[in-house]
Amino acid sequence: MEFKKYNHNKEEKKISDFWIKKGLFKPKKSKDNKKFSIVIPPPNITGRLHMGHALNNSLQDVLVRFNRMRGYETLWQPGTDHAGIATQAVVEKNLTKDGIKKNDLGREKFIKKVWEWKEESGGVILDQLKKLGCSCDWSRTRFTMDKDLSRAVIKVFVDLYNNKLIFKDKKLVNWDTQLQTAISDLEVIQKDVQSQLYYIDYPIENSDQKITIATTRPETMMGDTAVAVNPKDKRYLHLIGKKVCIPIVNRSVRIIADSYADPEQGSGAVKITPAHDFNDYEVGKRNKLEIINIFEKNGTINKNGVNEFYGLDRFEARKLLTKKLKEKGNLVKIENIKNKVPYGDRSNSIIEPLLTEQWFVDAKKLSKKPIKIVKDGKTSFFPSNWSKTFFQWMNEIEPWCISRQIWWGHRIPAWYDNTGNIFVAEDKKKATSLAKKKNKNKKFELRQETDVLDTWFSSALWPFATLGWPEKTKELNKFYPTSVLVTGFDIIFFWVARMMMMGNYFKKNTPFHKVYVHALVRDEKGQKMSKSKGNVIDPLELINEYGADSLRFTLISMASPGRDVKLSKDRVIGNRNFITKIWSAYNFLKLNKCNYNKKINFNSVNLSINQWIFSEFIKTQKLVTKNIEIFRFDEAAKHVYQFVWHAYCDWYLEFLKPIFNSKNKNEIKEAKNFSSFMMANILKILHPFIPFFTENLWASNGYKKIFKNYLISSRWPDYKKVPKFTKSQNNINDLIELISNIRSTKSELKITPKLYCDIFFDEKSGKLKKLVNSNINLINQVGRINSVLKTKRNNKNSINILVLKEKLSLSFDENIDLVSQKERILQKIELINKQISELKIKLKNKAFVTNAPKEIVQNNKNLVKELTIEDEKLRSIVLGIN
RNA sequence: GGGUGUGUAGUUCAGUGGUAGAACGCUACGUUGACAUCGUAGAGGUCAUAAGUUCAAUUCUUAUCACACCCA
Repeated sequence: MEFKKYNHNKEEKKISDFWIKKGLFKPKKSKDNKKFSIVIPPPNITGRLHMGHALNNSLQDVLVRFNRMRGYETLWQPGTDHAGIATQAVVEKNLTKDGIKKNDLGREKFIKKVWEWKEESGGVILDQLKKLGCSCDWSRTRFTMDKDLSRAVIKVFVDLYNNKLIFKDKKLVNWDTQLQTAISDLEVIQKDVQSQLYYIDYPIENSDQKITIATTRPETMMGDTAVAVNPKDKRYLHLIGKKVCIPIVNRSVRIIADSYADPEQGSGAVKITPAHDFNDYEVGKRNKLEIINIFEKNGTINKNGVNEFYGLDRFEARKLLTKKLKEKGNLVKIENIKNKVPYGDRSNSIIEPLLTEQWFVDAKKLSKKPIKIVKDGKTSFFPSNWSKTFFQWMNEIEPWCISRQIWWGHRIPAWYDNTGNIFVAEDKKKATSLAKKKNKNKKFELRQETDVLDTWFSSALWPFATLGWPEKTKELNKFYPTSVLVTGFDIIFFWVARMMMMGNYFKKNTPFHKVYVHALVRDEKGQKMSKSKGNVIDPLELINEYGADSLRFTLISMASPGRDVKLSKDRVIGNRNFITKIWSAYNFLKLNKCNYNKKINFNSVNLSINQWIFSEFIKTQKLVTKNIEIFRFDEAAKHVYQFVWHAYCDWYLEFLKPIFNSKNKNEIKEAKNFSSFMMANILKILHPFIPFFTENLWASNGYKKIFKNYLISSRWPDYKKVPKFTKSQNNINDLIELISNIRSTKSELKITPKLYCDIFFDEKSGKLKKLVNSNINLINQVGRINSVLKTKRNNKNSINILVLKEKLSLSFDENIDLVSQKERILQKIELINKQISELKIKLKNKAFVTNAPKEIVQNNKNLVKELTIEDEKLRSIVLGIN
């Protein structure tokens, strides 16, 4: 009889719709008031599911389904963030296709367009997460630009401003000349590049001497306001205080002494451009230097530069300036060097330090509490090493630049009057009343700040804003702080740290008790997946081809702590095979009409194989539970896999066959009921890993009737050990060893496995004899034993083997190669003797006997005894072979 | 330059102060109405290198080498 193949595409869709329709992802009140909550790391609204998401969300779903089944009131809060810069760029690009420019449209109309885009094609990723099986409460989906979340953002801004934790300042910031906005330090990527180091002579005034400076950015000479040398650098001591003339620019600046100048670097003398370099800015502050900004916001030279360079792009200006310097003879040499250049992570253009007015969060102050929280273990990282990374960054945190010169995002709730006074308030009305106070009877007009907030500013509020804050909602009360945050290490700074700052400030409590940090998903060679390398594996393709369950199981079982996931298609195929294996086991049960229709009373379970498989299951259940609890998803997956394939399928189902073939109606009845009961438990324990497949089988098997629940809402197995089962557990394990031994002997002798043999026990093999006699029906079929001989058959076709340290004689109906068997046994004897002599040497060592734990010494002694017996028996077997 | 992590079977990875494990791959052979997306058996390891601590080190310590990542 052939069975239908499992069609994951069809079934997964069906099950997914069903769960949602029935509302099974929603939190369900627990009897003992236990709660479990996770907020999803909100994917970017423009995003598409990639392998990182797949891993991240598979792990969260394991935790969520596991805890839901354990009876916790479980919330997995989903949503997306508005991704200011990325979304604006997408919509802008679309408009360009239609020949529309953002600026022609104006701010309001443009934002309308963004919303239209969002409604039409934003948030595709949420549907993709559903395909992956994520059991978020989708009815609670939130978006960082939603009204209520926006209200939270505004409230937070106003509160922080009023408490002087947000301030406006004119500072050097990282300026993206392409996007024309400031970005935060974290959004700048330092890249290794090949650069040129230009050595340029600056003539010293009223002298024919000159000083050579070295720079990678000659065009910034136009903004130089000093030349610095190290006060300890003897070469230049006599020049300190003198003036030099910047070539081409023809401005006179001082030579100053500042330890920033590194005698080892370049010529030891550096030009100082406070407006365009973070280090120079500090030098400028120390030495009270003038700050000359020479760039427009798009990176072209402004009017402060040399006339003929006005309007030139910074890189054009560099070329022209170099040419001019060469002509005038000021260029000494150009050296090829490697250095780091800052790039914007969104635009991939070179970042320009630029002096502008921006809004900042005083991160230093906000970081104090989170640092303490982690130190005190109120929030702990898994693996724990990540707390080091966290501390390193938090301890040296700089003010966080939160204003962005773009349109899409939360507009900063600050208003300016005609004289530049700032009023920060929830809305214009409140700002107006503030302004009235300030301006007394004077007339004024208010205009709102045009900048918007960094997207991460709103994401930082995610754990409480999504639960309804600032309203005192039931959900907030119930699910904050959340139980665990599951995230990648790449956003510990961007997101985790900032959530902790905001959560601890506004909710006076940590946003999550635990942070589980998973690794990156790489390709099979360990390379980062990237479009440019062309090694990206699309999770959706894998889902289509092998099913979401296969992909999930693969990712989960590879999520070892502190190690990257190297994904290959073969692994997914392997796990698809695992699912097929369960599918065929299920078909076997169906074929034999195994139905779980009567609750199990463990006291009346008599079949040793049932007692055995149940005991093995309890071991597995414990291991899986424990490992999920400590985030060892890989170990948990491994244990289920082992149990299902190698205990339930390989042995248990095989042992069932002789029972089904027997005439014992009671045994058959028990076996049918119990095998199905075990299958139900397998489905339960596998559910967090492969939810679709298991829920589907659960339905087909009609388990809902007897468990009175869908699988997703059923109870996680928590069976207690049945002491009287232990004997059977040991017996069957021995039986398995016996059968394995017979099989491998046959294989060694090149005897076809199909062949049955007779067995005979040595008079000393009492344990073995008892074992076989009490399980004769099992061993006959599974071990392919014909009969147990009363008397030993002394022919050329008999062979002695050692099983469970007892002698057993196998007798075949065909000629066997005893000589090669003799060889093998002799090899084994040699190995055993080597072991014995090693152990004996050890035991003669007084230091070992006195220092090692008694148990170890005793174990070694026992081992010597056992090995000696084995050795003797093997020798007697060899003697028997002629 | 500072920091973190990783080196264990052909590959991907678990693991352990006291006899080295899994999955996949590989080799040989295919028996019984679950399963060839399978079964049975098997081969395969100086646990990166060196020194130290210890009765005992793959495991702990230190150094070195290699690789990866983060920060400046």
